[in-house]
Amino acid sequence: VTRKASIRDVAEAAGVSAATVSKVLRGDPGVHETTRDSVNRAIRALDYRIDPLAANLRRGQRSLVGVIVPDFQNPFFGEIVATLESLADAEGLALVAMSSWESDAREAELIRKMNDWRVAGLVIAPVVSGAVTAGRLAQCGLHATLIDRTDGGTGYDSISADSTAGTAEAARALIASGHRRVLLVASSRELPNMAARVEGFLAAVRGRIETDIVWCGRDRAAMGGILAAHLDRTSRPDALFPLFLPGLIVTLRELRARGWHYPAGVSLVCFDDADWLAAIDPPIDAVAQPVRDLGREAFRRLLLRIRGSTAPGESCLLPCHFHRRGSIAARSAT
Amino acid sequence: VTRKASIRDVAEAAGVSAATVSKVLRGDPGVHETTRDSVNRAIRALDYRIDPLAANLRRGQRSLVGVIVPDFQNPFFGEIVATLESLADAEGLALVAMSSWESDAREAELIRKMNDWRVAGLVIAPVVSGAVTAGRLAQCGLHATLIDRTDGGTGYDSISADSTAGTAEAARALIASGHRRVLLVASSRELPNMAARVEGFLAAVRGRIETDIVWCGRDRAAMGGILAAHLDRTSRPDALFPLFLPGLIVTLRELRARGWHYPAGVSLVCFDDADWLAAIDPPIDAVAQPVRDLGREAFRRLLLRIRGSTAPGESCLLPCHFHRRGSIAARSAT
DNA sequence: GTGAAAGCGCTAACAG
DNA sequence: CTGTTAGCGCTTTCAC
Repeated sequence: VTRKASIRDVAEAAGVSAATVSKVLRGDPGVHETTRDSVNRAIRALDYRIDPLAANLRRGQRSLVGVIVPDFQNPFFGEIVATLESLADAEGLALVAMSSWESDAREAELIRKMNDWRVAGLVIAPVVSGAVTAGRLAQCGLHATLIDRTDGGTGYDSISADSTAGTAEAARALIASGHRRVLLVASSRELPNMAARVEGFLAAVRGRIETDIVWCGRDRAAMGGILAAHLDRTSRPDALFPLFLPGLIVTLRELRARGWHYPAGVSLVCFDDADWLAAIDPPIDAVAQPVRDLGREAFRRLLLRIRGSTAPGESCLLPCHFHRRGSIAARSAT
Repeated sequence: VTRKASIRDVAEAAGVSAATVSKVLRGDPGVHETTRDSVNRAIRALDYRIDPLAANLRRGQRSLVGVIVPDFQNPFFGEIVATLESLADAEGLALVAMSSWESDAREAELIRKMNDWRVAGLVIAPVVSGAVTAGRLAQCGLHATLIDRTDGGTGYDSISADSTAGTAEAARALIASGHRRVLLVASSRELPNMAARVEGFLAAVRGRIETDIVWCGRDRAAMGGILAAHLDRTSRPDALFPLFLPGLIVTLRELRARGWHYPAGVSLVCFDDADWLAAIDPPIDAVAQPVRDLGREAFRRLLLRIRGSTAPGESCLLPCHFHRRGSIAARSAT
């Protein structure tokens, strides 16, 4: 295997200087057509490929975009990354994806690391809330857009699903079908999006449904026990509403453990969607987040920042879609 | 926002030369303790962080490793990426993740792109098979290990789950519980791992179960129709065995559409596992791949290559684990 | 239009 | 032990 061709090799082969090759490479108009052709021929002949790292070193700007999500295994974030990747690709940018493992300390470290890599910008789903993440971003002077777990007023653009409206829609469905007691299965109180989901529900319900909330935390291993304990010491609700996908998993486990069946014995609806919710029997109603739109909008705004926009940071809420699949059954008024 | 501190700023602040700072940075022993201290103080004072790109440019070696998977949204690959990321991180390497979107052409492009980025090495799950991917890798002279969809003999290390043994185990369970006709729901004949799963089953069964196979392809939108058409024109099997997760999804849809129930009417077992298989009711038996081990082993071997190993490429099969959950019911002998 | 020279931030080779 | 010099692969300025 021979050494990779460098710009100098191309220059030599084309009988011009490296500077001229560089101009051709970047599409600089000030190059004679004849010269351009012979350079292009040399490039092809040597199978030359530019080194983007070296190029950007001198240029100062970077062709790298970063994304930080709390968890790669969560399909929600998987789809976010997939979306960003194809968008970045279309712009000729490479995407560096890292996961904060739901750890605040690691998030801080990753932001610094992304900065070391001189990424042009960053799309980040904060581990906790936008405020603390924004502080770290500002310290680095990094372009960024916040996504998913955001709470506005950070100076950065932030994109999330309209959780409030989403849960409200589910709430109305539960009210309409005569439910009296529902249990919200939530993760952590600290997460602004989780808080928004809860509040959206409560606001829509306004006391017409007795609403209980169990905060199960973010540790998957512990969630099941917390939910079980809660169900043990309260009376049986007529609907269960997990506000996040792992919460649905533990909820289903508990249903089975207790021999409860949905929708007959208890209604079920979930915030967040996945393909299997529609495939199993009975299928499960879900409030689906506009995942791809979230990714697209986040990237669009990041690009504007990279291109120099200095408009004040805006919060943007994208509408959810409620999929009715029959896991909310009509309850007769007691 | 002030310009980032460079190594020269640190040198100046510490009253030494840039070369000395560089030595301190890299932990070169040939630096006086006093000097080292003052350099470190300056680093801290200026909040200096080294630019890994510039460093590696000169050094020639790279601190980037790449991973290419066919699909980020598949939780299997999500977990692979997550595993690699934490391993790379521990080695001080950054991970660049890209997805080939199940497209052969894009895979070719991505390999070239990874090469442009001068990654130290690449973990790649081929879109089709190891052979064609290996050719492209060789052309770039890239260190790499193949994962998941591999077929050995490529000159590269390749790591996959022992699909043959995995499906064989499921086959024995089906035989033991008296099944006579099973339908294997497979994706694409071209994929070596899929072929191995089918063959493993057939070999274990050796005619004791009448085995039908439907190749549903890799296009999620089309799979359902293909399976439905197949079920329409064949007699009802007493067990269904999807060999990949999206195959299970469409299988479940068909079961519901036809009013078939598992395990009573038909047994069900899946190759590949996910948390929800154990949570739903009834839970579904699954052959789980050792995902994290696959990732770990792939990375370990890649590291050896990067460190200079020139041993001939090896294939490595890691054992699957069969989770019995009761979705295979006993059939009375007819 | 083109090329020589300088330099991006860092490391390597070698003198002192 | 430390600094000087050269240079990684590319871009940029500015003469010509």
